[in-house]
Amino acid sequence: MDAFYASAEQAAKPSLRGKAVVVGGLGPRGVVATASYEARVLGVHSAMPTAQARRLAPNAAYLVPRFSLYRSVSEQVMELLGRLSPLVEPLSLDEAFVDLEAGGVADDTVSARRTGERLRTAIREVTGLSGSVGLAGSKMLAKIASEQAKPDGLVLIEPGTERELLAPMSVRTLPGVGPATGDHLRRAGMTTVNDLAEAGEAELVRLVGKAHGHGLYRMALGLDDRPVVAERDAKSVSVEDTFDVDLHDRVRVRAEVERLAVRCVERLRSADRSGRTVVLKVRRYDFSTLTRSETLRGPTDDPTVVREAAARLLEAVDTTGGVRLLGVGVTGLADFTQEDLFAQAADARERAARAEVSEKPVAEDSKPVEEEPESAEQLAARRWPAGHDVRHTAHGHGWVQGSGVGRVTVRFEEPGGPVGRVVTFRVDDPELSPADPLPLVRDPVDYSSWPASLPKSRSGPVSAAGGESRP
DNA sequence: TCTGGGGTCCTATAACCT
DNA sequence: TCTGAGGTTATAGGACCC
Repeated sequence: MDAFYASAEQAAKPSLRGKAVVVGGLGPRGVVATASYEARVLGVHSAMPTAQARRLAPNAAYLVPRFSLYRSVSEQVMELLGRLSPLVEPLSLDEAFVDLEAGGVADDTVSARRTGERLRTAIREVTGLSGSVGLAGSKMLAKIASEQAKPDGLVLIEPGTERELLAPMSVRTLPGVGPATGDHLRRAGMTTVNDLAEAGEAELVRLVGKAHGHGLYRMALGLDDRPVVAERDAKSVSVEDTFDVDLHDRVRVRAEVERLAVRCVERLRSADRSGRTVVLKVRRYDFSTLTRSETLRGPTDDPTVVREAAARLLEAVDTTGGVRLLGVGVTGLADFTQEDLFAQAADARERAARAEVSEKPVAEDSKPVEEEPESAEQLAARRWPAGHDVRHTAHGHGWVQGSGVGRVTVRFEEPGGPVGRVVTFRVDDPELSPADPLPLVRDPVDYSSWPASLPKSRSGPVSAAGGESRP
């Protein structure tokens, strides 16, 4: 999908169509998740600090992500993909690989192209948003093709042209080559894919390691036989928070770790999973990050067990100087839950007790958690997040344009409708209430029997509907 | 005003087992 | 009984992706 989050917001909010829209974290440490193409012209892009984006595009609309909306659109798109093939591999909410050969819908470049175009039409009619399609004989090339196809296009890589197409491209084009590997290769004098192919496998292995070097060499030759894999089980669950200002108070840090542990277990449980290894993540004031983990005797989904493990891990971490981010995760996931939670908890407590006698207690300034009294501004921002939907008893459906000084400003408009007008209310106006997002398309075309009459054939290309990439 | 939040995979090292 | 080789698991870190 093209500039997915931003496009969804533009579709949901008619007044934003054609405008610079930035979706991401809005706090002092937020980063941009997606910028609309109008904002990209101004130099705004994904992963950029929101503060920097505001300097580049002061008049853009700044919105927090609304994952429930994006998820529902994503499900519509994935449903369409599932009609093309049983082999659909989602990479994120807005991107997936589809094995058209396994679906029997494309057999040659002509039918692949036709299928891709029909898919793009279907996506537009069902979701109201544009998607781009890359068609090629492998996942790597399909992905590269989809990047080239954006926005709102389709690119097919003709069989036989792969190597000459890749040769002049930057090494950064290849999947798995990020900033670090890119720098590494550049220092070795390699900037293009052709440089990699000429360097040879042995040299690449020497430079970047066995697995990576081998894979890189094959990619450079255009070789990629990784299959499209449907339904992969998650291998870990984690939650993390970056704080607007660094945390210094140890007591507060402990309290945050407990909160995160509980949130992590909630997510774990809602996925019907349990996990055996608890991981604590700490990012310090200087952005250095460390993780500490503890493997339990068996998988658990007990909040107490995870909380206690996380707390133990924290005790071994020096947080003087301040903490920027805390995270708690669980890996080693299992589908079953440990029955004997009592023994698990008892075991944990016993270990904690052992640790206590063997260690000198750390001198602590044990002042109580000072609950920062939330300002009226913070309260308003939490109740009326920028961009979220609201309903007013008289004015109908709208969205929050902004809030401050005890007021909330709402624009009353709906997807597919005309640009609406703006009204300001008191934050505690009883006629105003939060609302769920409306569908982006009111009466979508019925695709329940799509695609009609498929040509049954073998040996066809793979396609990728491309997502967001970073500069 | 630098640098989110969710993940995956790979590597290195140490400990432990056979 | 000691030693060594080799495998597996736990742990920590880092690169990468969207």
